[in-house]
Amino acid sequence: MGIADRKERDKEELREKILVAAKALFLEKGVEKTSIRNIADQIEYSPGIIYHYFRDKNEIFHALHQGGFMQLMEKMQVLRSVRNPMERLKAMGSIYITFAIENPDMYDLMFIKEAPIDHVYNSEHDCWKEGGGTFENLRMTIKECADAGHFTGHDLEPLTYLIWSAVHGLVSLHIRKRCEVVLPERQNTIVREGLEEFFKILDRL
Amino acid sequence: MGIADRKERDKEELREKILVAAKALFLEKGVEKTSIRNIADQIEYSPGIIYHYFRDKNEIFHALHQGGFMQLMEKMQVLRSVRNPMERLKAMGSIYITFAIENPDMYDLMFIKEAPIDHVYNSEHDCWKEGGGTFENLRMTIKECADAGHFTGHDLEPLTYLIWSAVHGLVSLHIRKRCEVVLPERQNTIVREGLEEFFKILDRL
DNA sequence: AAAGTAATTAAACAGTGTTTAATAAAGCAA
DNA sequence: TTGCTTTATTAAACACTGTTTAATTACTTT
Repeated sequence: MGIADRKERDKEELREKILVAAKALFLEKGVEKTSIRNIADQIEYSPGIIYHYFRDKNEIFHALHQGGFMQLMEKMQVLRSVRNPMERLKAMGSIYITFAIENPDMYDLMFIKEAPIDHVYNSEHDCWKEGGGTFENLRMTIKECADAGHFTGHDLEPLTYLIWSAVHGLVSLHIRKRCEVVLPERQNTIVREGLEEFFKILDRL
Repeated sequence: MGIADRKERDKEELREKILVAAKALFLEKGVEKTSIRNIADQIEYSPGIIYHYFRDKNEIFHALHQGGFMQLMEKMQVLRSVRNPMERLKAMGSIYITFAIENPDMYDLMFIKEAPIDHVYNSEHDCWKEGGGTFENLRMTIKECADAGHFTGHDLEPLTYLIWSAVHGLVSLHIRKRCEVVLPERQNTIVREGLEEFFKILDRL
């Protein structure tokens, strides 16, 4: 059925247009301030049409959130060439932070905002598989570090969570503008400097 | 002028009523889903009156956010009896996390939400003095630790930021429901367990 | 060409934060 | 007490929001 195929393609095309428009607006004004009508204006369709392609606003931004994880996992690919697990762990942190600083709004959507995860949590019942994938990578790397003699005396599961927390904390405080409390002359570099201190600590474990 | 005084008191009274109603609703439904009309209904006044006491919705929740810091600083008072700076540092983390877990919505407002801090940032130009105070406490304690021989080879300002980040990360990932990635049987305790791992690390620095 | 199906829209609903002009209440001077 | 001024309060409107409905247009199949 060639016609059905073409219709499918057309439908996919408009879905993609909505996503592109939504992403552009969202990176410009943020999720909250991007309205369905804004998106509809951008693609020159009526607002109602969006509900034929997405159940609600949440689903749109959940789709973008998935794209963000693609992007992050892409950047993590270079780690495959790093044999030393401790070096790999540090490089993961570095890539993670670079991604967050370069794409603060996307990071916000992926790891800070509450909206899209609630959606995942309610509709599909596999708990946030995008996040689960990246966490599994971290878990494996840390396991390798432990096998290589690091992290003795530590419980690996909460340690993994702590390491993620530390890096997430560094960037999320910055993104949500809680950095004004640090010395003014260091505010611009505090995230990277904090990561450096973290590396010094990891090197001793 | 007794009359002016009484009027001032009356005015303060309604302001307080608004705040109490706003806090109750906010703890029940969250900031976003608490509307000006909800608050007005609760206090049995018209919505418009609120704008005679607060410039906008942000200012209401900024006032509550201040109350949260009072509460947190109150809990921190027990630290004054802890002489050993390293013990005090760890106790700070423990209190911080307990506060966050017991008052997740308040913590959210204080350290995760973007709204009220933007308000502070724009209107009054002293950068988030509530947060600044607690950070200063942390900075001083860490300085004391350094003077006692800990944290050699570390730059204290970014280290302070890192330590705050680690603890903030632990609780904020939990509050924003990114914990489903950890092993299911440990999700309920992962924050405290993560803190335990952090303590093990601190003990070696 | 007629019928049926899918895509698209206009309009409405119930809600939001905020501003406006009008009203009610209170205090003050004569 | 009267009139005047100031303050507190409200009703109504404005310009939005996400979402649903029924109606309309476009397209495919018979």
